[in-house]
Amino acid sequence: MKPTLQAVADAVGVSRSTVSNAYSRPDQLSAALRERILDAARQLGYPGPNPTARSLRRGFVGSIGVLFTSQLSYAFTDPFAVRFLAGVGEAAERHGTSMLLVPLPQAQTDARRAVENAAVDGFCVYCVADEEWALDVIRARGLPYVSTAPRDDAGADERFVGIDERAAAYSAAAHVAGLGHRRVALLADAVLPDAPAGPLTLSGPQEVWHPTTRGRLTGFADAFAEVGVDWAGLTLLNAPGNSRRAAAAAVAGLFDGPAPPTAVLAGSDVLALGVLDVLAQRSDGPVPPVSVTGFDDVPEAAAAGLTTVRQPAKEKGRIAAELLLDPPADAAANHVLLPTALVVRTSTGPVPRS
Amino acid sequence: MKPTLQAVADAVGVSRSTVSNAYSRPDQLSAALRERILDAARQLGYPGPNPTARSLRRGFVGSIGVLFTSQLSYAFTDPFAVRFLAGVGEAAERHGTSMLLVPLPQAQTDARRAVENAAVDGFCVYCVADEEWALDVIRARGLPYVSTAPRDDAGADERFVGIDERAAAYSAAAHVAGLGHRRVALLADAVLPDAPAGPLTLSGPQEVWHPTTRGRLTGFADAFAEVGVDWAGLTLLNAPGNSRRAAAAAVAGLFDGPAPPTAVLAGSDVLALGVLDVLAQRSDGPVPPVSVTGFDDVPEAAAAGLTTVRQPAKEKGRIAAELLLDPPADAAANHVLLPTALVVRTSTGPVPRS
DNA sequence: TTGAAAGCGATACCAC
DNA sequence: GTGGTATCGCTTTCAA
Repeated sequence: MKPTLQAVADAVGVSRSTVSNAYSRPDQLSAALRERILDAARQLGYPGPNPTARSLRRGFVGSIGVLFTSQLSYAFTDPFAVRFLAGVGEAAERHGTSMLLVPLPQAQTDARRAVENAAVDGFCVYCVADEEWALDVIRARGLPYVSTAPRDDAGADERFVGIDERAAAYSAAAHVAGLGHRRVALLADAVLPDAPAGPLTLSGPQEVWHPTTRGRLTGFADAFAEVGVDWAGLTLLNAPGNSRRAAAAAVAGLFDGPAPPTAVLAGSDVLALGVLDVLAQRSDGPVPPVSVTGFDDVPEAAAAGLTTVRQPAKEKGRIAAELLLDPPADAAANHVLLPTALVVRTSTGPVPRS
Repeated sequence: MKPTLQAVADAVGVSRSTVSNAYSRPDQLSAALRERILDAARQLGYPGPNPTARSLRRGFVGSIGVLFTSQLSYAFTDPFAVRFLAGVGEAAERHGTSMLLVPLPQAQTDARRAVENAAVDGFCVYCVADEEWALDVIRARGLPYVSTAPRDDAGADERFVGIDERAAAYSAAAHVAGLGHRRVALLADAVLPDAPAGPLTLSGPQEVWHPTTRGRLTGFADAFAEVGVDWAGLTLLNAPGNSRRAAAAAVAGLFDGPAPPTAVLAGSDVLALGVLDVLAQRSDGPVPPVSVTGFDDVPEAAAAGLTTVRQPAKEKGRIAAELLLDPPADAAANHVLLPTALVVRTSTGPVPRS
């Protein structure tokens, strides 16, 4: 039998309250008594108050949850997600709070259960594609949360940290349009749930499933509409899973037709790098005939010479956690929009003459 | 006031037990009653049983803790740690268990407290340098744990997953020795606690503080002893923090003396890459005159052409978590030694004639 | 300063 | 199949 607080109390000959105070409110008893109690505890092998019991009684846990749409291992594989987590970790560390990473099972019911059962004081909701059900559970539990994906029906008081997805994407597309490109493919993750890798037809970007992807594709479309290329004139490609492999699968055969695109705008760097992989394998010479842009500016992007939109990943995580851990009194400050910047490298260039 | 299980029971006109059963043991009541209860719960906005209360009563939490020596943000910055975490995540996911990342404050007392207060069912102890105190707390709490660093006093029954550090390091050093190198520097993290970046004098590798580092340096030393270079003939460099920057600081001025080393053996890829950074800045021509080896074979190593010792990072994490989540009945199977392999790339070559 | 008593919110055993 | 009842281990007024 593991010793409990009671056992320590009995050993010393004081009440439970006093032992409790020895741990949690040292100022409530004499230093000498406290020492006696701590000594007895050591002797008995009492490891201090049981965290679960303490949490129950106190009403808070001392940890925040991070929710991912996809596999937990994805969180550690995707460079953007990793930097986001680094930011959350930094803030958590400063506050002496732990981070709970909650895996969401495939089955909706189980996933719900997972959110219901997480012992946390609040959630950072990272890019949950169809996050409404999760937010419902969190709200029902009365827990605070911070979301990082734009939501149409977000209340004004909802804590949020993110970027202007549309404007950011627009900047990349405008750059490419300015270089003269008109035959363009858009490549993104989670365009529609469960759609396979490859071309997809949608009547407009507003039909895109994932809100982040929707925002970015809207920005791309807007920029090309301004130079006379409407939505129907753009090739839309779905790359489920946001991996290099998915990107490669999505663009398979893309460049083999009679009038292949001269540029590919990707919704993430990982996807863009996948496209560069494919292009490199075609060994089309030193100057790539296809311009490619990414999104995020992950560390790998620089080495690959990828033109991309930079967003402060770690900062995003840090602010998300801080918004959760000590929310600003000012309501407006609970909605943080981070700056982005177009980073032009070598993966984009003028349309090759043919 | 948030609704409790009691409230639902009252609303439906049944006892608490029945409501509890509706959630946790559906087979204990009629489907119809269960539906009625769940409906009432929905109506009242009852989010399901409180996780903390449930954990207290049931005696387990449903999450495992991961302990890091250093900053939590380090865990997400170091490529090896990230892959380790990915492995833990994979196993956790499969078991429907959450992962709790526990930041350890600088102050010993606070760090102890953090381990005492973590609401988990067990710990993966990742490379805690001076981990004895942490293991003490964990044992006092009666929790299972898996360690990944070799420990001299590890009981035979202690769960462990790791590699033969000495033998792995030996293979790299033997390779370099075989190439003819005799003036060699050894570069490692945590050689001594709190030692600054740069040269260090120790009477032998057994004095090294961190057990992992100790194992690796011993392997390096052994290989060179065999070709007639004893410990005193090797230059030992400390690079606290295991970062590229630390490596750069540690090797500052190293190559400017009259008889600079022709090879640097690093205790990790990150450090080795830092050395390559420094060498690249010296722009000593296309064929580097200094051979460099790393350890781990992180993704970045391949691109850099780094000769290194590969160890299965993700596997290590996965197995650590599995050892924790369902330990094999066979005691011997609780001690897992993973294979390593020397990966020779372009960063090592014969000693340049001078 | 110290201690007695009342929960925190749920689960599980055991009768009915 | 259902409902009492004890209990999980601790914190926290409040009175002594």
